[in-house]
This record gives sequence, structure tokens and C-alpha cells, in this order.
Amino acid sequence: MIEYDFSAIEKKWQDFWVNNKIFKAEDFSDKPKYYVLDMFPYPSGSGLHVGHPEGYTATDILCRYKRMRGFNVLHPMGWDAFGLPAEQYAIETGTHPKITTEKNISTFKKQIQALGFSYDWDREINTTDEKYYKWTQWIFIQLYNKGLAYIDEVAVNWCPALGTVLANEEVIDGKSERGGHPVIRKPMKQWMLKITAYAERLLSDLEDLDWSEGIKEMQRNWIGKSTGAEVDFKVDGHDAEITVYTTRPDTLFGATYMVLSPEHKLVERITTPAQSAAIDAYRREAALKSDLDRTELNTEKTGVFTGAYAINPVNGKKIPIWIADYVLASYGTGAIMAVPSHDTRDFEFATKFDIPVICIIDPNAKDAAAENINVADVLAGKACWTGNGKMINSANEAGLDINGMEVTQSKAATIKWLEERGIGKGAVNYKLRDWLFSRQRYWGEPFPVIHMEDGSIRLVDEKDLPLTLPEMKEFKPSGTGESPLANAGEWLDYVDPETGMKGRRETNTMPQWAGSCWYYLRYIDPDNNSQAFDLEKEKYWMPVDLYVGGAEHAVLHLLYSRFWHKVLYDLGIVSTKEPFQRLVNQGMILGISYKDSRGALVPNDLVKHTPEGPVHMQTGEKLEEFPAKMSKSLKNVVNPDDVISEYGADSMRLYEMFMGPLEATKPWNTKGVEGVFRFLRRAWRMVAESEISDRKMDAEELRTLHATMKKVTEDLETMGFNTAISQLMVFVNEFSKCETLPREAAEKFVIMLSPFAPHIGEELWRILGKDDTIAYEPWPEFNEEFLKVDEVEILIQLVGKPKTRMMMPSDIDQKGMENLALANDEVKAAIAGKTVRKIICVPGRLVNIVAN
RNA sequence: GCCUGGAUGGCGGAAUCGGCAGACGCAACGGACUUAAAAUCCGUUGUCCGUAAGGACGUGAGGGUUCAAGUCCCUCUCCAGGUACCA
Repeated sequence: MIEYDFSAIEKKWQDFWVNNKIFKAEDFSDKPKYYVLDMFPYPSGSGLHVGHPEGYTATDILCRYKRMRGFNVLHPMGWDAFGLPAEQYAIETGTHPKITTEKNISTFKKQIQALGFSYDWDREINTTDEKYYKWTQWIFIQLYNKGLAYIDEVAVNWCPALGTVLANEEVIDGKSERGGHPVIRKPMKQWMLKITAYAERLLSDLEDLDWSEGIKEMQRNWIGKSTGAEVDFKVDGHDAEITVYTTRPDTLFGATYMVLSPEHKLVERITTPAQSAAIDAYRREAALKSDLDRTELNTEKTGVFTGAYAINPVNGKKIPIWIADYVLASYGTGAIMAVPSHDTRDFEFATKFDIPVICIIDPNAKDAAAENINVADVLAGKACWTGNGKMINSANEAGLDINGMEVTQSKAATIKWLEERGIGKGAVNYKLRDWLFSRQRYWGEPFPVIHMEDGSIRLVDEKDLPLTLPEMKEFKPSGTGESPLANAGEWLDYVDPETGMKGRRETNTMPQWAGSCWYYLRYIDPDNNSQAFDLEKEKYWMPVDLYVGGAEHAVLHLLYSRFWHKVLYDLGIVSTKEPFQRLVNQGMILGISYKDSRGALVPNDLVKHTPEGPVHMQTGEKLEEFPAKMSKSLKNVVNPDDVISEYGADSMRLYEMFMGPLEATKPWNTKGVEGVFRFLRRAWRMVAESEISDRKMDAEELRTLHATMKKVTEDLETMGFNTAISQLMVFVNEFSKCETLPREAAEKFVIMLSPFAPHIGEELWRILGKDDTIAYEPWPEFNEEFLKVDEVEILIQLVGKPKTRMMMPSDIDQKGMENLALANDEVKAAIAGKTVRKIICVPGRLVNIVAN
């Protein structure tokens, strides 16, 4: 008999799968299709961490299960390989990003293959491959032709000292992350994508998706739809109007001032000479601050009076116009009417600058009490009330009277009045902004764009794609804020072959999101050189049936790719409105960390384990164990390679799934790997090192087998991997007690184990005398018949408390249960002298006797 | 602040429709095997009281509904993720 030698077994079957293309997905098969997608990784230099294989293992188990269920499964993998780290490494070492990327991909691929995932490697894609980004560029051209791509002056984080533009996350407290140099806002010409044109569809189509409510809610918040009205205010003494957006048109009578964002285009025109110096100073200061700074310093409201007044259209009153950076240029119209009595921000501002507060809503007394707000204070303008109530002081002589109305009603009435007079209209607004689509980097897709001498923009002809990145030796920033491509020499030059007009190529590149926006479509037809993908194949495979990945992509990646997908849908080249039908986010895996009594973190290499618990190696102080994000500084990072070499890939996979529910955050505990490893060894011994017999199973064995088939099947359908594994453990615990193992039980168990631990599954299948792969064996069907028992243990409760247990026939009716229970000696003794009020019988479970 | 999750033994977690809380695994303890150890196997293990039989308590806290609540309702606390002057 052979020992369980995981390293030999795993190598053997991984080679077998790859060499025989066991997991090749077939286009247009008669079988039902099932498309399972993993979020493809950025192949970083540090290799795989234990978080990656969590989602990958879950999808792999499901794919293997679905194949056994007769599905034609598409399960591909690829590389999201453009990105900053390779470029930074290039700046430091001169190594071309292409070389770094290739090296990292090969490490990642080796690590992923060592886990035995059943990917169809013939469909591997790489976003930095010019055969791939040719089509990313092609999609950009389609976006441009549809009017969804435009150039705009947008402020970027410009760091003069580094001579480069920084991403938001590279700026900390207004300083560059590296070096701590000052960062300022500098307007630059940038490509924008008009995602806002799709805001409504991105919102409403969420409805039919099988995603967790949490993720849908995050997307809804990000899109941020609000309904209200736009209202025009005349400026006193000027031939000008200011349009404001408000969600509370009903509060117009309470508007006592108006605020423009510092960037508002009317500010210069309306500012009075006396105020202009102060206004200029304030605007200059605001321009230097990033949006982030503006919101971080949100403690004190600031602002300056322009000297001008607006006319409140409902009552003709003159109200002062201020500028303040709490009003953002990018939302709504960049101007607000301020109602300090019923908006907390306006109230703070008005209090600070002594602006009148006029109450126009009499608060609902109960609501006010619940929030500890004094109604008299609100009515006197000394407190702010944002809740419900009845309108007061809200009528004019021009036919608007909303006094006494509740909020919704008064809103509608006001909008109607404004619309009739042409001074306002109902309006909808979204927080969602257009997508800043250019980066000042080398390592990204070049835009297929030429800026011509005469100022026009020309797109590269589709037949001339891909526009490849030029070979360069230096990847340093250009120093002007442009991408390193500004130094690309001849590559930049373009001459129109017919007119001879000169042009210069776009030097921006696309962001990392671009390649990941449509990769799921390329897997469908990865080698197509005449189309992004074949339309018939797309119809066959789409949509993605299950998409699994980390929650960190909940908003941006998923929103951006949904947007591109809808554009492609409108172009008629994809057949579904949405790309990802079902989405599951795997939880984070935490490492074990330690802290001392003061709560200070202690790196794991300074911790000594004693029988009394962990202590500090140097001070001997007792430490407390707790889960924390894996990080280099805490030295609590678990490397999958180490786990695999010690316990094998099957144990690694099994443990990742056994830890807890896929979507939960859970701490890694290497002792737990040992536990599942022991289970696999027990399973090995049970099948490979004990006698397999053709004897008939007894009723109890049949029940265990069929209960296991039922539980594992149902748990796979709901992705309850941890409980499926525990049932397989129960099976092994039961059948290990048998002298000989019935052949049927052995075979069905090995089939059920194989999606979770495929290497040992294949090997045990061989040992059971089979000579084909187990990957396409039909999944075993359980039979409810065998789950039946003649007698069940019924709990007898007395007034809801467990009293005793007794056996009863399993098909007994409620009356029979009652009779048997009352005939029980213990029950008789317990209810002696008491009156039975009520008896509740739950078949198969319990009898509850209410007596006193 | 707001939105979304969550809180169950020493630890990770389990518990269809409200129906025996703690499956399965880890750790710990006891035993068998062994010269010994490892490995393996068998057993114990929610807490408290009790020699025992047995009893009381127990799913973040408090209240409620019910014959019966981890599960349903109300109030609160804490933790995680997201978001942040969005008018």
C-alpha cells in the first residue's frame, strides 16, 4: 500500500491536465454553457498571496462541479498587466516594464498552476499584449465616434519637484507620498469619458442583477441620483441669472442668501469693486486646494461676500450672494440657494457670518422630540430642522401658497408654480462624474489619436491598429507633466499621406481600468485578429454566469466595465445589457498578529510561543493574539508556496474553503491547514489502504452516503463550501470505522471530494481501477428513500424546557405523538397534579406540553 | 454623520419555515501503541453548583411577541467595509 505522497501526485495530475487539455472549453457545444470568471490579477513582483487563491479555489470547485453536472464550462485566466509598479521599477533600474511584466506573469502563472486550477489556458490573455490592446484602442475609437470621449481641461495633482502628475492615492496631506514635496492643482488637457450619459441605466439595470444588496447599494450611492428643481435667480442690477439646483424647492421662502462655488463663471462679473480684492484672494486659495483638502478641512465654514444681491423669485427679496468652497463647482449648477433654517451646512455658515435665519417649517413635534430638538428654538431661527413638518410663512401674492402642506406636497406645488412662470423646472442630478481617462504614464495603452497642426483631432484608422508603444530607454517623467511618451522622438510625428499636414501623437496613455473593462469578452475569442471577438461566440457564452473577486473593486471596476458593456450593447456587438449576472465578493483573509497590554503591535518575528501563551521575545511581556491585515511590517504574511510545499495544494485549497463562508473576513491559522491535511490522509487511508469490497451497504451506511450526497450537492449550489467539507469529514469519520469499504461508497465519495481536492481525487480514482480522468464523471444523485428512518428521537418539552427524549415511529401523526408522550413515565411524573393546558407536536422534532 | 455587513465555547465556525444551541475543525486534557518521541488510534471538553444523580445559567446589552427566539419586533453598544460639505 502506498502512502499519501501529495507532491508526486499533484505534479503528476497538473501535468496530465495541461498536456491533455482536459479543461478546454468548447464553443457552441450542445451542453448548457456556464461561464465562471475570476477577477484577473495584476501580476505584482511579490507574487501570489493567500487572498488570491480564495476566490480562485471557490470558482474552481464550482467549475469542476458544473462539468460533472454536464455543463460546458468556460473558466479562463489572464493578466491585468499594465500599471504603475512596473513603470516605477523601470525608472529606478532601467529595466523595460515589458521584461518585468513577463517575469512576474511567469511567476504568477507557475503559482496559480501549482494549485491545480482547471483553467482553459488556451484562452490566457494579457492586457499589455498588442494583439489584446489593439481592441482596447478599437473600443476607444467606438466611444469617440459615439461622442462619449472628449478632451477637457481638468486639474491634476502636479508635483513640480518630481516633475510628474500623481494619482490621488499618491498624495498625502497635499504632499507627494514619495519625498513629501508640495503638490498643486494644475489644469491639463485630458481625455474624459462620458459615463454620466449612462447614469440612469447604470442605476436602473442594477435591479435585475444577482449581486449582494451591499454592492448594489454602494453603486447606487456612487451614482447618487437625487431629484429636485433648478431655480433661476435674477442678479440685482445685472442682466444676469444664476441657476441653482436644490432638492428642496419647497424651502424657497427660507432662502436668505446664495452661494456660488469659487470657480463659478459669474463670480468676476458680479463682484463689486469693494469686494474684489477679498474675492480674488479667496479664489486663489481655493484653487490651490485639492477636492480632498477641501473636504478634509471641513471643520470651519469659510466664504466671502461678493457685494452683489440676487432676487428671490418667490418673494422678490434681495439676498446677498457669497462665494464659499463648501459649494462644489462640479455638482449641480455650482450654485446654491441657502436655507439656513433647514440645512445644517447653511445654518453653520449663516451663524458664523450673521446672516438671518427664517424658519418656514414647523417641525413635527414627535420627530423633534426624538432628535432632542427644541421646537421653539427652530421657530425662532435659533436651531436647524431638516426633518418633516408643516410649512409656515410660505405664501406670496403671485398665487403660491404652500402653508400647512407637508414636504412632498409642497415640493410638487412649488415646482408647478415655477414651471408655469418659466423660472424653474423639476430636475434630476447625479453625483457620478465623467471619467478622467488619461494618465501621464508610459506603461499603458497609447491613445489612437493624433493632434493635427490645425488643432483638429484625428483618430488612427482602424486598419492601422494597434498603435504600439514606442521602444524607449528612459521612462522618467518628461518634466512638463506630459507622459514619458513626450520624449519618444519620431514616434510622435505624423504626416498626413495625402495633404502632408503634420501632427503629433497623443502622449497620454489609458488608465489600468481600460484593459479590465472588457477582458471577459476577449476570453470568448482570444485569438481573433479581425474582430475583438466573434459575435456568434459572444451570443453563446454571455453573460458571465458567476463573477468572483474582491470587494475593493465593488464600485470602480464594476461600474466602468458595466458602462463599456452598455456602449457595446448599443453598438449591437454584445447581446446582453449587463455583463455579470451573478457577483460574489470573497472576504479578506487576515493574518494572526500580536499586541501588548498598551495595544502596541508586535511583529510576529518578535513573538515567542510559551505554554502560557505568546510573549514578547525581548521583554517577556504577555501578548494578546488578534487578527490583522497581512502586511510586511507585521511579518504576518502567509506565502501560499510554503503552505503547498508543506501540506500540498489540495490541503491549501481545502483549508481556504473550510475556514468559513466565502464572503466573510476571516483569520488565517496554519494549525487549521494541518487539520484538513489530516482529513485528506484519513480519506487516503480509507480508500487506498483498506479493502474495497462489493458487499451490500447496510441501512445506516446508505443513510450516511446519501445524506452526504445531499448535503454536498446542496451546499455546492449555494456556495457553502465550508459545510460541504465538514460533511465529507463526517463521511470519513463514519466509514473509517468499517472493516471493509463498500465500492459504491468509495467511488461516490471520491467523486464528491474531487472538486475540492482534485489531485487526490484523480489519484484515488486510479486506485479504484478507473483509467479515465475523474473530471467529467457524472455527479452522484442522492435518493431520499435512503434518508428515511423507522424511528426518530423526539424531544419532550415541559413548558418549553427540554425534559426527556423518546423514540417514536417516524411516520406517526400529531395525535399519536401526543399519546405516546403522555404515556411516558417521566412525563407522567412531571405533570402529576398539574393541568395540561396545551400540547404542541412538531412531527419529527418535539412535543411541548404546557401544564401548570 | 450617512449607507452596508457583522457580534454564537479558549479559537475558526455550524444551526431549512422560529422547534434539542455549539455540527465539523483547531487547541487543551486523559488513555492506548512505543525503550522514547513523532505519527496514529480511543475518550473528555460551553459556564457555574454538586462526590454523584441532577440542577441553574448561556448566542454583544436591555425590553417585547410566542407553547417555543441565535433566528421575528423595538431600543442601545461595539467592530469591519464603503462614503463623505453632493445642496
